[in-house]
Amino acid sequence: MTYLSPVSKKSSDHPRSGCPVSISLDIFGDRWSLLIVRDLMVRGFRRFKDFQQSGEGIATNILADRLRKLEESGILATAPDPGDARRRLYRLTTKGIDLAPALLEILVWGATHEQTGAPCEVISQMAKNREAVLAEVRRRWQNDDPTPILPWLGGPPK
Amino acid sequence: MTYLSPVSKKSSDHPRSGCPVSISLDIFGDRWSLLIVRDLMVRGFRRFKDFQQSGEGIATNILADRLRKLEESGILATAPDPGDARRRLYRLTTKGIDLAPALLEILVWGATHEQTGAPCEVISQMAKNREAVLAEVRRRWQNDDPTPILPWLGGPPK
DNA sequence: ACTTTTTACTTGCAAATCACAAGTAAAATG
DNA sequence: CATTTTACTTGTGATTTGCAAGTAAAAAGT
Repeated sequence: MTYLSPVSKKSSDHPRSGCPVSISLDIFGDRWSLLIVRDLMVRGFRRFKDFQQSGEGIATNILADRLRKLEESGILATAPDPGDARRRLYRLTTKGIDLAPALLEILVWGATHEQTGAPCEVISQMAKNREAVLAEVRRRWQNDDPTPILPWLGGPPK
Repeated sequence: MTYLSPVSKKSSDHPRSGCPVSISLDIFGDRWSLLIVRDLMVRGFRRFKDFQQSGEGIATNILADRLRKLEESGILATAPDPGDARRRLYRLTTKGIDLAPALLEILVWGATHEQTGAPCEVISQMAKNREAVLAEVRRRWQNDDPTPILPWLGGPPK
């Protein structure tokens, strides 16, 4: 009788090229991961329930799985809520906030080429002021400012 | 006996928010689509077999499926090879080449935060010269120039 | 104190998607 | 005209997903 070790078929087993794009997609190349990052980044979401009710219709088992994988890959970190021990708070790490440029370009592409719910005016302002938008996203992250960024359009208010 | 129409569960059926990021991820939010776009964009791949042998290990049924979906969503277009009727040639559309900024940011993120096979020097040059790199990618696309872009580093040669 | 509610999950299951191997049709090559 | 090449398709089992339901711990209500 032979024993065959249970050949685990985790996604990390697949042979991949060393290309950074390939490695990145191994981490967040799915339908949900970047939506969670987006919600953390620009909507100020911090709790499990926020993501669950984000309007994207993610199932709770998938959400829990993605939060765990994003934490494992160092994109976000969790901590218990000091004010309510039932809750866990999710925050982007530096590695996570560094996804802002990629997310912004994906946003601009989608708004440019697909019918989306985003007002064209807002998008073209964001596309024109990429650096300012990214600076504001980073500022909010550093200050732990959960205010959604959407009212902030196309340049710092004077 | 009641007949229930077979409720098709295509991914397009899922309820989604109108966010451009969400709609974009519905189109290319998987492990393979952006790798195909990358190969068309910077490696000059044109044929089925090129993608198959790209080193990422994509199965032929998945490759065929992704090429079809990318064509359906207008990111690439196919035509028979004028010189060999067995072949079909795949090319990016304008919509496809417009993914270049997103792809570049994903590349920079991956190279910055993960152990990849990309030399750091090359990546930092690309990150510093984003606009020049993107201009060169677009130039090659317009000229139908399939030369891989990798030897071209960090700025136009003088 | 105790019942109810909230929160962040886990579990079970059917359906969809995936990876892998093999097969096929059409066209080119020898 | 037999062989090879190309771009796929098909079959099969494994993995992942979507959906509904359940659960444990903590908070809130009475």
